[in-house]
Amino acid sequence: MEGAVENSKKTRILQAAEEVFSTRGYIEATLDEIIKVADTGKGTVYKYFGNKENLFYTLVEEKHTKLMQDFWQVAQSTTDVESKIHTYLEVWTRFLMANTVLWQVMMFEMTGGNRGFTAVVDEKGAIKIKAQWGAQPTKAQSASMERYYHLLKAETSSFEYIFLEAQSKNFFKEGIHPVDASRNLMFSVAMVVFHWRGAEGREVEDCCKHLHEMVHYMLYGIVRDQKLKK
Amino acid sequence: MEGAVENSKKTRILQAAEEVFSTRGYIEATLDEIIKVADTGKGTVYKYFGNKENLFYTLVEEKHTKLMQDFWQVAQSTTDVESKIHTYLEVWTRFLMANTVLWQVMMFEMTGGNRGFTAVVDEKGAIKIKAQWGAQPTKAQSASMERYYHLLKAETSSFEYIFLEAQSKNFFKEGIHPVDASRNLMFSVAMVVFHWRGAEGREVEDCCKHLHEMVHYMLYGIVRDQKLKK
Amino acid sequence: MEGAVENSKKTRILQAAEEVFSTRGYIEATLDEIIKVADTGKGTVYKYFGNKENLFYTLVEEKHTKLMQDFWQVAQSTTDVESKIHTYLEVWTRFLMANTVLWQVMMFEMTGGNRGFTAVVDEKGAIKIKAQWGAQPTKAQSASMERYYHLLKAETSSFEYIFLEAQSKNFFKEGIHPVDASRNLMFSVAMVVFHWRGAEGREVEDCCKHLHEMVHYMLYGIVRDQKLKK
Amino acid sequence: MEGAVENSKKTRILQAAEEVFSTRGYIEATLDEIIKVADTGKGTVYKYFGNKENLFYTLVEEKHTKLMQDFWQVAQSTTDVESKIHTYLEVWTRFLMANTVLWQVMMFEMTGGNRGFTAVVDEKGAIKIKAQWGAQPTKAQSASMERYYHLLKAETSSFEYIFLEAQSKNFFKEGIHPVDASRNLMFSVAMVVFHWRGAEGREVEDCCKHLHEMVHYMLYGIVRDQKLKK
DNA sequence: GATGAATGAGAATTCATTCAT
DNA sequence: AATGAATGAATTCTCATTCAT
Repeated sequence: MEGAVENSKKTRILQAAEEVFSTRGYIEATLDEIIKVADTGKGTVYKYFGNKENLFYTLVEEKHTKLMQDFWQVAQSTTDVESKIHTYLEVWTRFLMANTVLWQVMMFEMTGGNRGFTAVVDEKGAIKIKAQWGAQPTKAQSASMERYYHLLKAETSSFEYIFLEAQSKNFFKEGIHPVDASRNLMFSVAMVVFHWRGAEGREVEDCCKHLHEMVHYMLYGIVRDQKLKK
Repeated sequence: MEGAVENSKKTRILQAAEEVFSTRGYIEATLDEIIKVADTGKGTVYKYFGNKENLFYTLVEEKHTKLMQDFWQVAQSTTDVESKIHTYLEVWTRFLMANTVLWQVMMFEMTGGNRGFTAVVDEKGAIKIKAQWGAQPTKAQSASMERYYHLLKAETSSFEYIFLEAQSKNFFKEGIHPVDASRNLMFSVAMVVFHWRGAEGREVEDCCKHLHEMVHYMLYGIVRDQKLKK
Repeated sequence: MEGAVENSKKTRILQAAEEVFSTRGYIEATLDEIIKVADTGKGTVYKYFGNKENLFYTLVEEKHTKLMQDFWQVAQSTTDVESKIHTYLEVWTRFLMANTVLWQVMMFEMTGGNRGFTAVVDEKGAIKIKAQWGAQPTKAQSASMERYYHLLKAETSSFEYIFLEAQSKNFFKEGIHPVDASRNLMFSVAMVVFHWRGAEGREVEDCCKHLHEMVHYMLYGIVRDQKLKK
Repeated sequence: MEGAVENSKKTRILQAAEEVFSTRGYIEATLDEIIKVADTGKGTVYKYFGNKENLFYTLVEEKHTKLMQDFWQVAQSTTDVESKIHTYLEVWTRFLMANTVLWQVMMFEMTGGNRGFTAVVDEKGAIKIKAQWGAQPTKAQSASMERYYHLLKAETSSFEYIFLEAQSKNFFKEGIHPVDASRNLMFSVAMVVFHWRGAEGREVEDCCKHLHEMVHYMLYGIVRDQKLKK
């Protein structure tokens, strides 16, 4: 019974956080608004989530987990490679359309990209945060940012998997680097989605259609007279 | 002499602003730090720039103006279309490498993208700011955000110009929408640059080389067996 | 218990505000001093009162409410008209002696009187703020100023009520305009009180005695040989 | 020549100061606006007037001097006492209508009335500033405030002179204190003028007519059945 | 366990005054 | 003599976090 109550509190806070972070972004969102929407007390939020940043992370992680399930389902399906790519990116597109602000915030604010911090991957694949200029991040900052990089890395990794499969099936031209190409494609799609609404205010289905075209042209090129590279 | 002194104060503030905004992003940057770096008084900043937002805008606009000169020079050069596209995107890439944080901030923080605001272009081409959810932006917010959209629009417009020229020369496949395609390509490049450093910490020349490859594949596709669409 | 504690914080702030506003006036009063006197934090003030202006208004309104109770009690008493006028103005006098600075501030600073703003009463009795010269007040300024005019209007209205009653009993000479006359009398008394202390530093009882005489002479004139007007 | 130039600068600054102080009040007026209107430099203002407060005082004193000339002319004229009183108060009324904000500011802001300071007149007639509560004014504050009290005292003194003359001619009832009565009358008129525009937006001539009536009733009373006091 | 009153460090902005030219 | 660029103390307001009940 108690557990249920706690749980429902936690859920209510998470829902409220989604609403408010998606409306205001991370920095402009205030705990005051979140607890008002959640109809709870400030102490409760701190009890369950520790601080504002961790509340945001918990929210993002939850959505990330669902997204990853969808991603792996596509990656492991048995359809042909081209369909897989399209399906995968459609999942990605729909997800970003539904979570535009949340993922923008994650990719730009929380990863410290716009604070001059950078993630470097060491030889063991571990992620470390370094400052490009100025003071090095504190341990706490590093730890916080690393979490978001791990999420992004997981998201791109499952797409890499598809590209590696495609490569092994000789689907790509000579010289294509599947890790780079897959990541570039995902980021490109993300950026287009982020600016899609902004640009024209069109709807989800339109956006998907648009993205499918874009992906098609990324696969097959936009130039009429195809030639061999170099 | 006087001119030089005045100028040097203004310039010093602008340089300090670049340093601090590039280290902290817009919101986390404080006037206190900027004046400390510029070794000046707070009043001086307000005399020259009016407020924090305008200081940021002035900084961005200055860089934008130089960028646009480079852009138009490429757009109006007489080389073949493919070289133009590559050159243009190399200019774009180098610019973003040098101004990563500033342009991230402009594209996400200042345009309100991560606060649920959106720009819609009306029939006359005028830019209006609308809220996707929640309260509409105030007049002052709108006016501020419109300025940044105008810069971005100018930046994409000169690339559109190249794509329209390419289309008229039958360079593209049937069905390519040059406005969408050019914008998508610019945004894709931007996103890859934004996450380039973050991902691996490689250097400018590497990034350019990487981007040229990426652009090539976007033009000619990554798939081995080219087929006609549909 | 909780209620008492809450209450005591709010009350302490209000008391501190009264002390500081009465010592410094509105503009020269600082939140820093108020919180120091109240021995509280800045956030507490803003939680309860929203901003400085609203803190002042709350303070004034509280005193106004008590004053109005006293006023209506006098206005509705059954004594003869002349006593009523004296009693009413004595209440007014004692109130102003106790709240000199607060009511000066309200009548001159907060109503914008010394910034060239003016209240005009439209045909429906609604109060609108207009600039006599220069820029019109902003909506926020107007709204703020209107509140104080409403208080003043309420204060003069109950005196008008007495004067209308007096007129209906034929107490006044032909040609007396009860609304003007009552308001003039109240304002005259206010001005004399405002400069009473300043002029001589005498005490409340002296002031009351002085005012009663003044009121007597305003009713019956100071000229020895009474004649009919014109 | 030089003198002429200086002088014209001084005059221009004073005119600008009148315009700005009358539009914004003392505190909201800024030197920046004044020098812009005067089309001069900030240093010039400080050279001639030393500081903002002294600029205000100089302006007020200049107007005061002219007013005093008009006052003494009336006081020393040979018409009957009643006309003198009316003429005197008409001069006062017209002056206040023309200088509403300036005199409000002087009477309320600059005399420190709304900062809890008070002027006491010692046995020798000298004016001293005392705090009613809180810290005593600094020497500089005292000196500054005393100047304004002297102006006000001079303004009421010439009216006292008329009242003393009237008393000596047996114009007033027994028991009238000419100093109090004259001062009360002047302050009453001032207060009515200050709130005249605010109340109804009527014009100068209306206001004069209204004031004459009010003065008449103050002399002869508003009560129909005149009786002897007590 | 849940609450929300209280806090105060920190941020943007203003403006009278100074002083080198 | 005249200027106006430079200053920084002072002010209002915000909001994440704490902790007593």
